[in-house]
Amino acid sequence: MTEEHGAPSGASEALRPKTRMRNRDLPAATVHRLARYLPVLAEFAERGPAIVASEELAVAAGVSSATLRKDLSFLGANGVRGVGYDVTRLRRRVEDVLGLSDGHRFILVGAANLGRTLVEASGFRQRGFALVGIFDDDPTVVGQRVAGWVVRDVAEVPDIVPRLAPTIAVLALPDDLAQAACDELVAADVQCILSFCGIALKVPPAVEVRRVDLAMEMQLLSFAGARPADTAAAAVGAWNPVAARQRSVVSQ
Amino acid sequence: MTEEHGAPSGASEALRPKTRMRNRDLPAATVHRLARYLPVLAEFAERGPAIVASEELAVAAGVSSATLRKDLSFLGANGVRGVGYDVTRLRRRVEDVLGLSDGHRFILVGAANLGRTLVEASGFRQRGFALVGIFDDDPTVVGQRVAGWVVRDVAEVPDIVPRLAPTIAVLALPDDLAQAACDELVAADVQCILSFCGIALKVPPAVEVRRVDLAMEMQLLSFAGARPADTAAAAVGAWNPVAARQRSVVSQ
DNA sequence: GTCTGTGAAGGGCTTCACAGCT
DNA sequence: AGCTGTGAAGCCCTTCACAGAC
Repeated sequence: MTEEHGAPSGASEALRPKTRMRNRDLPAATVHRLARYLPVLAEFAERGPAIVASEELAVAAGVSSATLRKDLSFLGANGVRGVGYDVTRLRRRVEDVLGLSDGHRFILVGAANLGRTLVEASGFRQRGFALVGIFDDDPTVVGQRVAGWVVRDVAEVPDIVPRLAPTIAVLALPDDLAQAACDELVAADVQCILSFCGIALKVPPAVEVRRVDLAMEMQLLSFAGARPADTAAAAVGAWNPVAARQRSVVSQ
Repeated sequence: MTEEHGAPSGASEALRPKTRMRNRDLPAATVHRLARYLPVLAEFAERGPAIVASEELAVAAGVSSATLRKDLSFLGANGVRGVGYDVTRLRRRVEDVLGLSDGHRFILVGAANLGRTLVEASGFRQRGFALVGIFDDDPTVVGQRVAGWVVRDVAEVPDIVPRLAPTIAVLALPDDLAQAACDELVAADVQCILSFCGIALKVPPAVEVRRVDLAMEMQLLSFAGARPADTAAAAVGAWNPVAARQRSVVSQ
């Protein structure tokens, strides 16, 4: 959201007052968009020409070409003036910057419907994220096999997680259990948490949390839907292939 | 952002150049946060005192009190100087502004695991969103009963959706089917779409799209995790209850 | 001529700090 | 004295427009 920021945040969102995103010196908004460029680059790598202009990439990603060029310029010179960008080279560069080159190990905490579906359906593996363990609080779920892993009890987090050494934890527990589990994860030295809870988790400053709140997304849409018909935009009429006005959770 | 920060992510994200969010004159960033204040207000309404100060609300929501006060000031005077905010009154006001007071009808397009889980597990109903129909592209799923509804074929969208008159569609189809279904929804006059696809949907300017891309969220975390240990933040050490640095999809 | 890379301009959002009400 | 509401300052980011490389 985005996050968004921008999308936003957004998804881009509120709380880190001004620190950017701590790596190098990339604007947070740029980091968000870099992640959005990746699937577009993958698409071009498969079907498109080897060299592509900023305008084409920008349209496909739904941003302006000026924004895209400036984003990429933060990573150094990646294109050739008068020509364009080498798709595969650029793709590698973006993956590098986002820290995706080394692969990532993650655990799932909360193996009920939501958590189970998330890890099974979201193409994590195909994007280089390896599931290395599953935990749950519910005794009827603990011991079951999910996505190839035996579900362990959350109480075992302190013993097991340090050995698994995941860089990311996906947290999909009910709201009232989330903070306690989060504390365990933090104590076990997990640095990044992707949370699907409805509450804001309290964490030390060194831990990065991203929250995906689906009901909140609906509420934001609700606001857009309640708008007064926006005659100006409607007058523009037909089809805008630039896909203006899309947001990422965290913004579309 | 998400997010948004944005992107939000959030979101708060990229594409609408400067139009704000079209309703009244609220900054997009403020709308995002208003949605985040709601669960906090609900919590206070149940357990807290009837009157609460901006600082308390801000800490619970993970923003600065100045930001919260300015956000609320966009809605007019909602508090009492020297005293604080009336929780239930404020809550109603925020729900009003977000267009949540009337209730919303939504349809699900894509009834495979992900879509099914989303509508069942995300507390939509308890937040005032009523599911009024389900569609899918897969012949083996069409005709099945999901969440109390018989799944209809996506081809029937043009016939059925106008009668259902949903304000929102939740789109959880595979990427390669998403754009076609999206076009049908737009033709059927759906104004708001919550998309779980990996691609950016092309829509006319009058249609609002929010995208939740779970793998992208992981990638953003990956960037945060790759940071150079951030000694400054680590030195701060212990526990920051202000929960600094959380993001919403779109940003946490 | 084409398209990238980038200083500069402009705008939106956050933060500050305080005036004003209770 | 306490806390809200808000101008003003400052920051970050997007957009513009063009210089520079091919």
